[in-house]
Amino acid sequence: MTGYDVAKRFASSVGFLWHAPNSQIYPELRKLEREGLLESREIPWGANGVTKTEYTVSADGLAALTQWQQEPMPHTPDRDPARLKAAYFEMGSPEAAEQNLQEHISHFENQRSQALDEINRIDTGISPNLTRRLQNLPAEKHAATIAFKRFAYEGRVAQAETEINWAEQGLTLIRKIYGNH
Amino acid sequence: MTGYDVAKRFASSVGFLWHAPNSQIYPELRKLEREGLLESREIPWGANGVTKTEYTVSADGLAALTQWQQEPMPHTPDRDPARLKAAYFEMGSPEAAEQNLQEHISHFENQRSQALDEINRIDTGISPNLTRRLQNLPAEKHAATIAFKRFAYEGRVAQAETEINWAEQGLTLIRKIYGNH
DNA sequence: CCAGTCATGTAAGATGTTACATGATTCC
DNA sequence: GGAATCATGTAACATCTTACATGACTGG
Repeated sequence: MTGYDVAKRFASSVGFLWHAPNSQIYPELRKLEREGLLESREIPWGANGVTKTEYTVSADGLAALTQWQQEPMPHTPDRDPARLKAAYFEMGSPEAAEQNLQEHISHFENQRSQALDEINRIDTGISPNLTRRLQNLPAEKHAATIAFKRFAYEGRVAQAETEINWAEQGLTLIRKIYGNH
Repeated sequence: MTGYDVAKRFASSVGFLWHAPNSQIYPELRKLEREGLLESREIPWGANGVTKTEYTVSADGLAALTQWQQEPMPHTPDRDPARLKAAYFEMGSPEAAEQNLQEHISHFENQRSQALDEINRIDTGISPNLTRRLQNLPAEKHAATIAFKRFAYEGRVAQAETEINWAEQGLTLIRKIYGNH
């Protein structure tokens, strides 16, 4: 893949699980190559001798990925802006609190439907990311690969629904506290 | 509060919603003072003329907090390491995937019980953070303040339970895919 | 007098964000 | 010929992590 291809993936599919802007992607690709996890080659692009850089995962890179799967997950320290803000809702107006929760809901409704769309693409076999991945894998690994990918996005759906639910309880709470202003 | 007091809070109560190490707290307090959001004064500590720095929120600081509540929440870009890893479980061994999920479960069981403990401290009125906060507020704001704080931690409980549930479904899935190895 | 708590940081480096920037190719 | 897409970055800054550091005070 070229940096541009990577960027495109981050703008969809994988992008729902992990985000990265261009300004990180290109330097990171060069860094991973320096570390021997990627290999690059220049391939022609167009007819004027212009080239683009195509990266491939090296054997070391693949080993690093397997290694990553064997390692326990480093749980990052807690940063929960939504809960932090909610804990101090009394500092602002009832309207502000209400609007915050409304936005929380629509944000996670989006998240939810994105995840559901992705699940749909997985089920119908039209996820470009997944079909490409399956081509590089033996047939007996296909079922697991599909199942895990689906499982990940199911997690996103569940999270989104929890968030929506929480925010709705919050709206009820606000009305109970301040009445129907 | 002194920097040390702030650090202690981040190590408990608020710390469940937002984390900050010492190396961030002290510089940040100085920065907020430069910006006029905090005021500081030196108060004696012990009998040898040693002082410590006590910070107070200024009028501007309070205004900024209110302002923060009026602003919409900036939703940070997606970074979901747990789902990302799960989406590529087939790269590692079944055992690794299983262990990852087990750890996920125990991590969030901890989170859950911390949040429940905090809810309990709120309900029984023994949360030092909350009682101190209530002293600076008129009585008619107490109910809302308590309710919102509780609401925040309820959100944490709901999140934790969603995570536990998701991971348990994952364990079932792994057994279905690989059998009971 | 010694352990535990209170108090306050620095330094180096990694990571991430925001804004700015440019040019080639392809397809209609 | 022009719009959409492909391609690739730089610069400045903010944020965050990890590791290292030090010393005073308090209570038993």
